[in-house]
Amino acid sequence: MRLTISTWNINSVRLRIDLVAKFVKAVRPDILCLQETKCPDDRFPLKRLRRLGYEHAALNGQRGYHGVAVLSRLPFDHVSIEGFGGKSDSRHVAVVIGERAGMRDPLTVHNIYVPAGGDAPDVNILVGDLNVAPLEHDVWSHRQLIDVVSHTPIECDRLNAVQRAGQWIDIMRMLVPEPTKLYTWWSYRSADWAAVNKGRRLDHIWVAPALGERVASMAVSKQTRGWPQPSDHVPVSATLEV
DNA sequence: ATGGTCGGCAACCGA
Repeated sequence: MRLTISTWNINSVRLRIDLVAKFVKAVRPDILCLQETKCPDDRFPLKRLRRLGYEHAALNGQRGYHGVAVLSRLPFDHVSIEGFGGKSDSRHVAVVIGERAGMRDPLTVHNIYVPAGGDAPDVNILVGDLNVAPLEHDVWSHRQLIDVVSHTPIECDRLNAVQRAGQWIDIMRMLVPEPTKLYTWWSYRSADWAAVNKGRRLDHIWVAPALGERVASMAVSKQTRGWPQPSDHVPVSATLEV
């Protein structure tokens, strides 16, 4: 079974629902993980997503800020939500795709918006906007961003430590190793973002060790940054043989 | 060295 998972910090799902539609028609992910939906659950555009083929939704939204959602063509066995740092911010939602979807082995997908403070056992995939670009070539200038939040040594060291502790495989860097530059975010404050290309790799897809050899492909949908009224983040997608 | 731009929601906060 081929499974495509996409992650995208959409920066308001209601404002950019047409861009979501355009993206899913092109990439056709089975599972779409969104961050910064900025949308209470009772106002989430579920009908539109259902028409696009996503009948299943796991929402953790709030008014005004943050918010994550998993949209899926496949049913969930289980949905869970964790809080981080003792706050009620909507920054995490996890789903299990298993028996009900006809999966041989259940797959847990964690959709996260912020650094995860630690690793959790029995998880398979971790995706989302972690807001850290941990490697030298995850930013346009390692030297100029060394004091800028998202690329400071303490952030990079700790994110790399979480990755090592959980033996997570960073599939973007598995398939596109350093020193190739790899970005998923370009600031709104740069007028000519493509030409200037001062990007950062803030969005990630990590898989558990056993899934490393199941990864068939990975893609960064950079073109969405050039669409009208874009998110400042672009989608990252991975296809797994599960 | 500094300011530059967004979105939500109604004066700034968060990014």
